Amino acid sequence: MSDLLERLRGRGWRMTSQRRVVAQVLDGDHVHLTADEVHARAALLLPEISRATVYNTLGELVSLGEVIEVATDGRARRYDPNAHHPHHHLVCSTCGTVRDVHPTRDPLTDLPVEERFGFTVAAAEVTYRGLCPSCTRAPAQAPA
Amino acid sequence: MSDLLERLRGRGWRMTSQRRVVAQVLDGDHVHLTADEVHARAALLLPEISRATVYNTLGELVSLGEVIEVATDGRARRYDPNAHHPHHHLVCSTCGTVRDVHPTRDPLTDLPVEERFGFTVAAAEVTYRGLCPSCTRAPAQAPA
DNA sequence: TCTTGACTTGGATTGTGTCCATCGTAGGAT
DNA sequence: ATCCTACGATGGACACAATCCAAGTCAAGA
Ligand SMILES: [Mn+2]
Ligand SMILES: [Mn+2]
Ligand SMILES: [Zn+2]
Ligand SMILES: [Zn+2]
Repeated sequence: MSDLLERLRGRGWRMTSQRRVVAQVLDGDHVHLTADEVHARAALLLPEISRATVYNTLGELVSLGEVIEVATDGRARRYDPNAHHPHHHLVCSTCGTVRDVHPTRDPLTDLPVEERFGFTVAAAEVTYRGLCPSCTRAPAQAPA
Repeated sequence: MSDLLERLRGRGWRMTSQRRVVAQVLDGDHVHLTADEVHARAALLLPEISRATVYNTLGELVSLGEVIEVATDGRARRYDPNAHHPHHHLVCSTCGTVRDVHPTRDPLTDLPVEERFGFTVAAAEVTYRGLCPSCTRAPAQAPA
């Protein structure tokens, strides 16, 4: 994923230590961190990085399409660097853990025109809800 | 929907004017109000009702399964009394308008066992995103 | 009518995210 | 190598949704 840094440079990004560190934290797919989690991990590498910069950088990555914002009811938004492989999410109702899943069918094809009400429909996201293995056994546990 | 009041009485609810008014505001399906919108409309009927009571009552209705909470990223949660007819949502990315939609297929059937990772999957919600007719014409408009 | 615990209230508090004035610096120009 | 400057970083104030709490109120059974 270090080609992310290349792509960003190509887009005219000024390469700062803060941005490098945020990109590094998001490295490795299948991660779904909140902004504060990103900030905490980034601060291990660059202690004085500010919350505002993490928010700024995440927002920029989102509008560049490099990161996906995942809204999980009530809780803080999660940021998903796995933006180049379309997928959906399976969320544990108890602890909030998020997993990537790949249904066999695109729900967009199942929304008939007469159910679109004149909207220009751009995308469909599916959120599967349930209990993760450990919360199935022992309800009300700490997040993974 | 006034049988809602019956059902609640049956569940041992103390019937207060505040709860009656909140139920009345949620009457009529196909409504997706925020807690503050519910509060505003309730206050027309019962001027001194407090925000805290609206939140309490909505929360109780949600855990009784009489109302569905719809999370719309960034903005305030919306409360949906159409809880007895399964459906999904079409959200305008610009103004936040929400419409009920009924896809022809349940996405749960399209998540194979090997994509469930040991979760006990209970439900699937689809959020279709796009632009409503008026935002398609004139971007950045006031909510409906 | 009396009693009591469930309910309501407003204000304080928390959690998440945005805004902004100021300072610092990456990277092109020389 | 040094200089310039526009872009980026900073932290503290701010905004907003939602929750918490201690004190007062009242629905409904006895
Ligand atoms: Mn993901
Ligand atoms: Mn609905
Ligand atoms: Zn769990
Ligand atoms: Zn719209």
